[in-house]
Amino acid sequence: MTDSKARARGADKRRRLMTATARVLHQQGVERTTIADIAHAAEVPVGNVYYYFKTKDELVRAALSEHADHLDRLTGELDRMPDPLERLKALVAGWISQRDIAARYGCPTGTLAVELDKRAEGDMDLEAGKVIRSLLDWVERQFREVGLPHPDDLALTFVGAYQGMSLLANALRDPEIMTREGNRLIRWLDALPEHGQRGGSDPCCR
Amino acid sequence: MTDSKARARGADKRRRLMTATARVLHQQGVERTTIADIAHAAEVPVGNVYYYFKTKDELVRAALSEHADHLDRLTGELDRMPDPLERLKALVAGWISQRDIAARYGCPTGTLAVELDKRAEGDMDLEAGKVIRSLLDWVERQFREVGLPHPDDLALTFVGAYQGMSLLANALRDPEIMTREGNRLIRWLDALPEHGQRGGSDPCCR
Amino acid sequence: MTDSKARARGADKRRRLMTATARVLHQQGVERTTIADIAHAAEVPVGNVYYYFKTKDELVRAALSEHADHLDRLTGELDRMPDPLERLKALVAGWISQRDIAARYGCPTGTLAVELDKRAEGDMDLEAGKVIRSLLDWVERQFREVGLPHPDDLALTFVGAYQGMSLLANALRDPEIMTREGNRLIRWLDALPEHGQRGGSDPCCR
Amino acid sequence: MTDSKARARGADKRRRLMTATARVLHQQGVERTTIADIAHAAEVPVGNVYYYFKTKDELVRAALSEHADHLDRLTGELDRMPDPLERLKALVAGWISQRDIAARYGCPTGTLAVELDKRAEGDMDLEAGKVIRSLLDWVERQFREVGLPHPDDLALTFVGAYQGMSLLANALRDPEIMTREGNRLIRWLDALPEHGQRGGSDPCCR
DNA sequence: GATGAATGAGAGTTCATTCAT
DNA sequence: AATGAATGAACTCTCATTCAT
Repeated sequence: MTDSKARARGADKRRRLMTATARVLHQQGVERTTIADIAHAAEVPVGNVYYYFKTKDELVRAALSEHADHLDRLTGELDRMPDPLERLKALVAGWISQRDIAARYGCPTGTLAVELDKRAEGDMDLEAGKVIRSLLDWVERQFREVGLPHPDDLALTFVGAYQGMSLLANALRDPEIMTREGNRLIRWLDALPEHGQRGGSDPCCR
Repeated sequence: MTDSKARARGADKRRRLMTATARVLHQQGVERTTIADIAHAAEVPVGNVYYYFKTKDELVRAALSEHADHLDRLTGELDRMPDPLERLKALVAGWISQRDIAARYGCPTGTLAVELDKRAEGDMDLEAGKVIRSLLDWVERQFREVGLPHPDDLALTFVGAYQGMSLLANALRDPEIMTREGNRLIRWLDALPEHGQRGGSDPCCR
Repeated sequence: MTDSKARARGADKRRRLMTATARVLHQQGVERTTIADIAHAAEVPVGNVYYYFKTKDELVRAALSEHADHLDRLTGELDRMPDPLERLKALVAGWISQRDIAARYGCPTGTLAVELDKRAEGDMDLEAGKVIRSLLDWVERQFREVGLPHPDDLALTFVGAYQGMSLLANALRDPEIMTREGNRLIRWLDALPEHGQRGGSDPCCR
Repeated sequence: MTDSKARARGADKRRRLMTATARVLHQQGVERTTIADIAHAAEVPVGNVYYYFKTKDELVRAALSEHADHLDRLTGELDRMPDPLERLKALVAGWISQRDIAARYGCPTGTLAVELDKRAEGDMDLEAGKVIRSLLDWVERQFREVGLPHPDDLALTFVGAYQGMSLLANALRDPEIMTREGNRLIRWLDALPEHGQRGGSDPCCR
């Protein structure tokens, strides 16, 4: 009992550190965030952070896996909807609803990927790519499920649009960009040829 | 004479520092780049850098204006083409031709914007936005020139697609993403309703 | 019963910690060894170490007393040999047989003495001296027993040679130094004037 | 002029740092010495130390080369004496005259070798061995010059005796050990068979 | 104008020791 | 007695910026 309580407390702290790290890294960026910042955000003494994560790199990795988990949960929920295109539209709706955060800090995974790309050490740049890849794969599956041709290209366009609009919203500090581009994406999904009936599907319309 | 020579040498150094800064910041990122890195890349003694730029922030600003200049030169050249849509297609062709650099380091302006957004000091985040804004404006002008409706939305979609594909290519380290998405953009431009004849222009088809 | 068992278990742990400490300190040195290293080597939970030893210093002291015990046991066994000079020769033979360890880590007591000398706190530097002093005394007793003049000087030369050859073997990572110098010591013992018959015994010939 | 002055000042500081490092490391040991200690001893601001030595390891290496230089200077001077055995006796006399320092801190090179042996990183342990090796070689050359057989063994015994007596003097905090053993070495040198006349040279007498 | 050197404020990390159970 | 977790002081190293010539 005592033991399991302690373990629970430990796991709790670890989790607190992970979410705090994900949040703070998103807001301040990897390089501008100090271990002290993270410790403070998680309400943990600085020295104690290293009990749970041996290096700053491990914390970054933890934030990344936090984003991956979040994505898994999100797509898991969306998967409960019957229509794949509806799932994608719900995803876009979610992006729009997060427009203020996007305008202020950008896409958590996207900006992390940009920053990690500049870090020489380790292979962490590829780690961020994996999370994005996993979103790409899920989106592709939706397009494939409705029988559209070139689902991989469609996914690329779709996720690319999301990263692009997040970056622009962030760079211009304008949440409305998320709304405008988000709504366009929804209309685009609506206008897609129905369930593979028209194999033609002019590429321009993807 | 000696004076003007000195001034010329000075201007030369300044220019060398600017281009070196732009290049190195693109490759290593703002935070990972030290003044010494820049000095070394520009072949200028470290202590001397501060004669031309009083702070690191000013160097970043210089890199930004370097990118702005580059964009101006580029659009200036494109403007010599008669057809606005051809100009846009040429722009996309340029992006594709830079695919390897994009896959390795991302879009210079875009990644800089992401990094600057995380910097607390000054208002430099907005500076990067200005460069992007200026691209956006030029693109919008092209769409307007051919009489397309909602040229601002079209520009947003167009530039967003560019930033998105650059980010994805970079995160996944895959230059082919630039090719695939670039070609799609070209087909999309080709399929756009001719010169405002069809005011309808279903947004889904953008 | 349970109580005595617990005490036995406790004593066992204490002993394990002592031998582990002696071994690890010999191999890694005092400063490079963490409490965690010792705990791990002794297979004792880190937090538990402090139940048996209140500070790291006490652990070092324990290692020292471990070496003292080892020396006592060794000389105790040697004392069962009838001839003091034979005892000394057996001691040297032991040193030679340990040549690989000496070449890798030096003499446990000697290197410990060197390290402790640099520690500001406490009077532990003198503690290591005591162990060496006790070896010196035992050796002196052997020389005295055979009636040689200046047994203290002889002991100094003898033990000094041991420390010197251990340090050289270690510094040069060459176990053969132990063999060469060890054999020389044995020949030297053999050539010593018999049992005080010749009081002259030129010190140069020691 | 200005330039050469600056260079001189720089070289001066570098040298000051080297000698300070050698001294402080000898007194406090490698692990107990902080960069701040060295900076303080050399009267240099902490941050500035790193302008001259990129890491602590490099400082240790510098101390080592300082010892090597000192040895070179010493043997260089001794070489001006005509008789090799006299040179060795003068060397011993020097050791005796340093007895207080030896009793307090041990042989600079020997204790450094012991400490470096425990450091896992780099190959610095071997570096200390090189300095000792160089002393060994010089001593061997003296024995060879007088035509004694097995000059290498003699050198080993001689240098081993020095290291041994330094360690004992240090461990027991007794400078008289240097005197007693030093004088013995001198008598031993005096008693050595003259200039290879007696090839026999009983090994016990080495 | 030019430049090597100087400076000090942090940053990440380690670890002996203590705490709570 | 036992133990995972907690704590903070100290250490090495980096770097933007300034200084002296």
